[in-house]
Amino acid sequence: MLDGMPDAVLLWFRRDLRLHEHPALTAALERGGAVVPAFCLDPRLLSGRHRSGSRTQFLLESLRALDDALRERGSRLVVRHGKPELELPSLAREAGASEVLATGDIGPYARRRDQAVARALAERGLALRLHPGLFVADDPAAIHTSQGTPYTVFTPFHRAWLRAPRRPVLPAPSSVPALPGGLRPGRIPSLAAVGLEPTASDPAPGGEPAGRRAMGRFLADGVPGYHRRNDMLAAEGTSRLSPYLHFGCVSGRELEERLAPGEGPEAFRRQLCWRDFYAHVLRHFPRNARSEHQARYRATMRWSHARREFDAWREGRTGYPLVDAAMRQLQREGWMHNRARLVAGSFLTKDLGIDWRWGERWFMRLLIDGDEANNNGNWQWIASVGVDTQPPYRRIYNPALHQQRFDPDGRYVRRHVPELHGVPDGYLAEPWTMPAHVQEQAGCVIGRDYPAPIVDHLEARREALERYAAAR
DNA sequence: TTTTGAGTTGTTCGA
DNA sequence: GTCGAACAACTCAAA
Repeated sequence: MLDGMPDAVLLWFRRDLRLHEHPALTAALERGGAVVPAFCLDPRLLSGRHRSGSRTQFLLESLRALDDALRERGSRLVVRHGKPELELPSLAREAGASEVLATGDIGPYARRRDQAVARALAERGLALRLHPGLFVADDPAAIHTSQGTPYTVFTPFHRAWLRAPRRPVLPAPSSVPALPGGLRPGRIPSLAAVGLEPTASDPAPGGEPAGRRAMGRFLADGVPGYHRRNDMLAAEGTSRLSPYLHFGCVSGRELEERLAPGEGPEAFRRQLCWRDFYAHVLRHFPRNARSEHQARYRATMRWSHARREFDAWREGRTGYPLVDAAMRQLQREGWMHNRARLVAGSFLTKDLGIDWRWGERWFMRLLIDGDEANNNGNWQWIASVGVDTQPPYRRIYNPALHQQRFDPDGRYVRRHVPELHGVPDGYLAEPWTMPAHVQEQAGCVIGRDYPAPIVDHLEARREALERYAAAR
């Protein structure tokens, strides 16, 4: 290093693909030297059990947008393909960087990976420094009870979270000083080039600009009535920001900061807290990624592994219109309404008795917002094996009832299950109750145009309660 | 240490 | 169609 000249630093992007409200970026710039922004395509994430065509598509679009934004500021995103613990030390050496800065993550794989990278860097006398940035609270894992233990119930966590420290919302930099001479940027590959195919036919576009547009729209039009509409299935009453939050195109912290007072904003702030809560839970109970949080169900619960029923669920052929609409929305959009996720999850784990891990994995394959902590937390919750204090009978959802309550005019169901288009409203939640002549008239004969229900809900409910009682 | 209050999002049955 | 009761007791967090 030339004396007086500050070193370069490497800024390792992962799922913080933005320039606004980015503490690690700000810290890198404050060093005063060159900043080398880098992303490493990790083959273990592209081909492992959490691989996903649509989510990777969104990731690649977000990387292109990040590269564009960096170019406008006189820099480039350096992209490498390989194991981070090999790529980052070599990148750091090429850049002459003295440290690597990144945004800290909480999942078991992310933490193992970061430890491996930190070790590899340490061998060269370099340090990995982690900054906050993924969550609303500075460090959701640091929130603890008066006993110093982690929370396992949402409401007390929520109370503590509201009081937890927040970082200031940082502006995006107007320029990012590049390394003189630069570094070979590398190419952002196509989806096909990384061996994946898109799974959604109508996905949300990735990137920070798209995310900020969605955030702006939601803050202006969506938040005020959020508490009244977020449960309705057909209305665009939810934020739809989950993919942008997952990849950090939008900052949860900034989103919170921009909430006005009022019932709608408070209801949405509470939803943001769930992200931090499930991060908190997975950080403190990493084994939850694979096994039930509640020990009493861990070895004793008898899960079904019935392939045919699982396939009917995946493909939206259960004969329950709401469940089928939900599963087809997932296929089409790479996204599912939160209420629908619960109904679909309840149906798989309770009505079909199928292992929640199967549902969890299928969701991770298709969801653009697929997030290890949130997805796992919600699947365990609806399967009644996770951090939830309510007994199983409170978590068995009647799909027909939910349809009547949250999609009363059938717009959501008809949008995603076209063969039910002509079914009269009164029969839409339970189309198998249509008399034969109504079926003909509607152009929807049960068993020919639309499947008969694969299970009887009341009977399935009884059996589910027996399974849970037997496991205890 | 013991006690107390509370727990995201319900469903079914029978009057 | 609408209403209240029963479901089955348990664990967590904080005073």
